[in-house]
Amino acid sequence: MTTIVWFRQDFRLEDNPALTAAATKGGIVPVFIYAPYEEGEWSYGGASKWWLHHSLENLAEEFLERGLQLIIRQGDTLKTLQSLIKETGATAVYWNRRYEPAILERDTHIKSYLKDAEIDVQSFNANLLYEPWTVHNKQKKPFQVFTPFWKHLLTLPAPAEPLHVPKMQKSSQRVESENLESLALLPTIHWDKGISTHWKPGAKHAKEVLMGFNKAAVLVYSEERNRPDHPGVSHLSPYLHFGEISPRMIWHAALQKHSFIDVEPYLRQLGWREFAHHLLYHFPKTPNSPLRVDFKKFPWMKNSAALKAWQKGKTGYPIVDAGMRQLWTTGWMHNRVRMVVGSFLVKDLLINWIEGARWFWDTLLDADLANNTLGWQWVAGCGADAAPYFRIFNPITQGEKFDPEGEYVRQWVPELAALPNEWIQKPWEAPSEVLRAAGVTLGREYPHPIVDHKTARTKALEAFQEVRGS
DNA sequence: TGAAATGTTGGGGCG
DNA sequence: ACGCCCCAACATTTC
Repeated sequence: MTTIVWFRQDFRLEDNPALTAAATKGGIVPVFIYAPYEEGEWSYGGASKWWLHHSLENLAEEFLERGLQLIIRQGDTLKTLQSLIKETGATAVYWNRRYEPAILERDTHIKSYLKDAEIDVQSFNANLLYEPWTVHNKQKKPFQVFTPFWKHLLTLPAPAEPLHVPKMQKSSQRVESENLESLALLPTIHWDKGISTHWKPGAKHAKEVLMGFNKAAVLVYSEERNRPDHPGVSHLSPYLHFGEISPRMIWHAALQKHSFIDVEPYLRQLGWREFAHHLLYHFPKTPNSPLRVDFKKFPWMKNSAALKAWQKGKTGYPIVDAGMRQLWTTGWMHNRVRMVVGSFLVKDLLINWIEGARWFWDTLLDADLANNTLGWQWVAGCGADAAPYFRIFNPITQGEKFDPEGEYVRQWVPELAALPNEWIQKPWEAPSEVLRAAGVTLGREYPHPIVDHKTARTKALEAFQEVRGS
């Protein structure tokens, strides 16, 4: 018998429950169907499309090495699956679950439709340590605070061991695949140069990155994670988003080599990822509206000039601009800096966090609806377990603390490279002869700060206090 | 996973 | 030697 394995965001052969289940039953037809309009309002951003292209390329190659062909199609998913069932004589369709609201709705529909047609339809958990509907507090309610959520996860049975790559048999029916290029996922203007020099998509590379990180860096993660000028984070987020590696693989790799206590700070980050997915599942409206309803009337500023300056990395605050340019150039930003630029957008510029979420969505290779939503609602203070309204990052202090030698700023804001450490996080305070010696004229090579942080902070406190008080 | 404002303490300069 | 002041360093409170 033949089973269609519908790939969506699980581009790996290892620890892939749908694939393994299908492989034990007979021939398989691995399929990817490109249907961007079915993703709803949060369809693939530009950077995500780039990764998706290369991810599919890699997956197709891994199948080819084993004598199988990844079938690529585009168009209405249900119709495509029905057509493939006809073409191949398949009697089953298996896939791994996704948790975005629009996707859950679509998949439920597809499942019931195919079941009515007597197809064996099964979905599996490949992308989370625990399913959202299985985790709740004593009142049977979803957790809304991270720490009790995390403590609770640690009382549950350990996540399942990752599955090996199954022995696979191709189906006897040959079916046509569209050309990967026909999906037009790559940019027509060549803005992806920086991205390709920094990233190698694909499950094989994911595993190399994991092994490299797990060797030693994972042990000093709690210190190094805050240093954008150091290489101390895992860089696994895009691989995780596209399912080129699974959280179970990361979890067990860490614990196989190290003690729990030594890797807890890193595993806790997988906990945040779980938390984000659980929140998205239980509060499906949060990508577009604040979880805390009192924030709906927050007096956000419409300021397209300031938004643009933020997006382009021209705010005049070096750590903010460095982060935004790293994002634009490489499709990724260090998490410490994500918090700093997020706080700056929301609290210094008083621009709606949704604008930030949208920009990140388009530019991040790891753009993930659950994580992105959690992050932005956290920084804006309107989400679950969010930063309190008065927590406002000082971009100068953050720069001095976490980029003390200014290396991160020098890398991404090269026009400031010649400034001494003392002034590199606050060039507008540098004596004019220092600026001159460094070849910097504010307003020419590098902008004046678009807001005064001290004033902006006071204004933010007033605005946020108003929301809070009512 | 914050930072500023305010409070407290103690050493040192100085009359 | 003493009281007084200044202020850095640290602690606590507040936003």
